[in-house]
Amino acid sequence: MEPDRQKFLAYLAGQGLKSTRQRDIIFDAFRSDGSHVSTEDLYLKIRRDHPGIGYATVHRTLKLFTECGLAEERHFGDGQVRYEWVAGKEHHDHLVCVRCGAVSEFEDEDIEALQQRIARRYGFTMTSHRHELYGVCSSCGGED
Amino acid sequence: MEPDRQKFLAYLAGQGLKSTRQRDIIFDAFRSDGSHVSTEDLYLKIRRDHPGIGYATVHRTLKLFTECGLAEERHFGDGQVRYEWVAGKEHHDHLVCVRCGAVSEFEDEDIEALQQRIARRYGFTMTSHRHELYGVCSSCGGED
DNA sequence: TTTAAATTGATATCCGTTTTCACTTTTGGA
DNA sequence: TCCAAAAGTGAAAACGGATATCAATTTAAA
Repeated sequence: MEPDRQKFLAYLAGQGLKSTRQRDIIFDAFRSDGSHVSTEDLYLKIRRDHPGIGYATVHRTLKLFTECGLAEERHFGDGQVRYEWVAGKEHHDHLVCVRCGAVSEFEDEDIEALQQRIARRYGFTMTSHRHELYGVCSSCGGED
Repeated sequence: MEPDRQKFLAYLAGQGLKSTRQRDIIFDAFRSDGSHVSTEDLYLKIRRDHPGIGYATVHRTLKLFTECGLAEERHFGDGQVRYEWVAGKEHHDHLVCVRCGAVSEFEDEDIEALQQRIARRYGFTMTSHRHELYGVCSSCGGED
């Protein structure tokens, strides 16, 4: 079995939670497109093939993915939480196009190191960070 | 007259808006403590001395401060918008203590430069960015 | 002063998130 | 296999912060 699915099942078992048909379906749908989707996005996508699955279940399952570390919540400032499948991906930050909403990912070791230095300077034990660049992407005419 | 107040009055005038007693009061209250306060925070503070001023007016006035550049909105992920008085301050980013909620400010030219380089690499015309470090501050036992 | 236009404050509405609850499904033991 | 306990589900309600509404009030220019 794929390690990601295994991780999820292990988390469920460890918490005394159950494996269900709905969770399997949501797992597959989210893994196949876990690129910064909102609960609504995923719900609508799943509904096409599985009209019986409710919004609340999608919501709760995305929370589960987050709790077990397969997914992370993203807040890009439009008042909607987005979920990103992060299993098997390196840490990264985001570029968000303010016109079309496209999200790209970047990583930069130098910035990470500088962040740590700053946290240390302020006596912080850094647990996480958020770093987003907003602008106009090249296809939206970033050159104009 | 202080230049900040002048800037506000000039903005009002330019937009065909009026100067009112409430706006003056909110201006003073916010300027005297414009450190990452929510609308609720400021409303409650103002209400102590001016019980007649409503939440909606505080909300609208904070929006005005933001529009004219005296304030900026901050989103630290707790689902509440915070406003910060930025007039006369250098650009900076934030460290947020996940235990006590304290917010410190930092600035780092090297990180700014690296950001620009990344945006350029992706063909983005960067318009803004958000950079927050989350962790445990020294008074909350960041050393433990 | 007069008057048109903007403002105010209480309240209603919006909208994404989260909870509730009656019914269903899963799971492990008999 | 069957049963019972516990968790899950989905529809709908509740929630919470942000925003809009609207009648009454205030401002400011003539």
